[in-house]
Amino acid sequence: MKIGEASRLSGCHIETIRYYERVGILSPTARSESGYRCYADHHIQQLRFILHARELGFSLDDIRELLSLKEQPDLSCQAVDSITDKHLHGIRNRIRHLESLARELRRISASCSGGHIAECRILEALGKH
Amino acid sequence: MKIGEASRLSGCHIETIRYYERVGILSPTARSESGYRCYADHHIQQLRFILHARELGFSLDDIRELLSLKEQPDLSCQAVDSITDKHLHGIRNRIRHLESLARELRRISASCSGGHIAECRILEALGKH
DNA sequence: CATAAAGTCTGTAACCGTTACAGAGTCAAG
DNA sequence: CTTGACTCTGTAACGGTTACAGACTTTATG
Repeated sequence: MKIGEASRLSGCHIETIRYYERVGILSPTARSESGYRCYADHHIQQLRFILHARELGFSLDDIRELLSLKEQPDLSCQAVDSITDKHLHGIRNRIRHLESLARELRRISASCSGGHIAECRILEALGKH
Repeated sequence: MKIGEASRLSGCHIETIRYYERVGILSPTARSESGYRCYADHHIQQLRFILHARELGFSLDDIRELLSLKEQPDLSCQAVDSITDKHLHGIRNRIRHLESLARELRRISASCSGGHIAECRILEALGKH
């Protein structure tokens, strides 16, 4: 099948599919006589895998590694677990960070009593640090 | 003062300071005879403001607008409030998003019983969607 | 069968916010 | 005078796409 159908079946944008191939995330495709990329079922599987992993926030490097692990059925799950755990840790850190930002923003924002810029506590708070 | 001292006083990297000037966030500086940038106190104030706002996750566009509002003391605080609120909303959305990612990751991760790649539930879960 | 429309190709640049580097010039201390 | 620290400009890299332009191919319609 051609890239348009691959896009429809996988849910990935056409440009993104070509990009994944270019950076070596997606297996290379065969080409038709006129140079069109030809996709097989396993490409669709890969694209869905990539899409879902991206939706979960995995980096393309992580995904590259997960896909390569997938090719080695006899290996232990451990490497997969470790990538997943590291990612989960990263997410928890980001949540904590954002929560502390939100706290400070709320604090700063609450100090505003709605006057003029000249007495604006928000701008004042942003200035000093 | 020259850029090195401005960097020390403000906490911004030298390259970042030049970048801020280039993209019009930081007021342009005077130049010495030899072409060195000359910073005054108000540049340091601006840089600290920018740094703090960046640490709170404001975009450079937001910061540009906050800085320009700062120049108009007679205006109402409302525009400042609105930028802050919008930003806080964005942060809350990102937190919610990350929390849902973390939930799904935990679920997927918990399904792993520690065997071989061939039976790996994590990879399986990532594939189907 | 001609033509129009839709699809695909490559290559390049934009987005955001830096950071890093190369190669040149300037300044202060020893 | 030389060394070293500093600064300058311009350019490219990072991640992960997305959006073109300009050329080509395939498919549908008249």
